[in-house]
Amino acid sequence: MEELCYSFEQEDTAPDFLLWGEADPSDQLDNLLLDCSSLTDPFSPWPCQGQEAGSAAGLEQGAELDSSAPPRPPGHLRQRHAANVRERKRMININSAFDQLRSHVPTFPYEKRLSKIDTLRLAIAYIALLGEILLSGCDPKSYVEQCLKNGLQSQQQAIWNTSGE
DNA sequence: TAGGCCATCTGGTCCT
DNA sequence: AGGACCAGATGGCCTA
Repeated sequence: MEELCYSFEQEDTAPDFLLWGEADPSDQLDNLLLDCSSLTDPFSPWPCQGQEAGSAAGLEQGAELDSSAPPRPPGHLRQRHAANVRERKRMININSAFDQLRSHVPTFPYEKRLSKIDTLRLAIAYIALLGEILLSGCDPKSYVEQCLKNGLQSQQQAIWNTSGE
């Protein structure tokens, strides 16, 4: 029987992607806003007007040139890019929340970084366990030890086991 | 190499 | 009108 280890240490504090380097989230958001105002920057993810592009933005540009495509109102591209920036900013916020949640969910030491779906499922199971501990009125440590001694409930075990290991 | 996970772009919908 | 939210599509990276 494996020993359940509650590790409250954040084992992976790295951001989901390293596009923004070591900058803190607020700097990342600022960079995003800067990107929005620098669409012609050569290092911008988006190609400038008339630039060769393999990106989706470039594809869209091609679509604008496509006679069969419905005509876009003026400024559509600018609005689309602004919306992309907002969407990325929104996703960064979501990922930041996921990281916070990960740091509160106990994992096995050997467990690799939790995926988003595993984080959510594990958080649900963890909250349920905390609720059971509260209802039992037992000492949390002894309650967990009791669970380990008796073996986790079959359904719970399936929920807690996220890595398949 | 297939499958899982993720970031990104995009268009649609709803809300303010 | 513009922003927030959402889901689909796509492509990259990683692992078994």
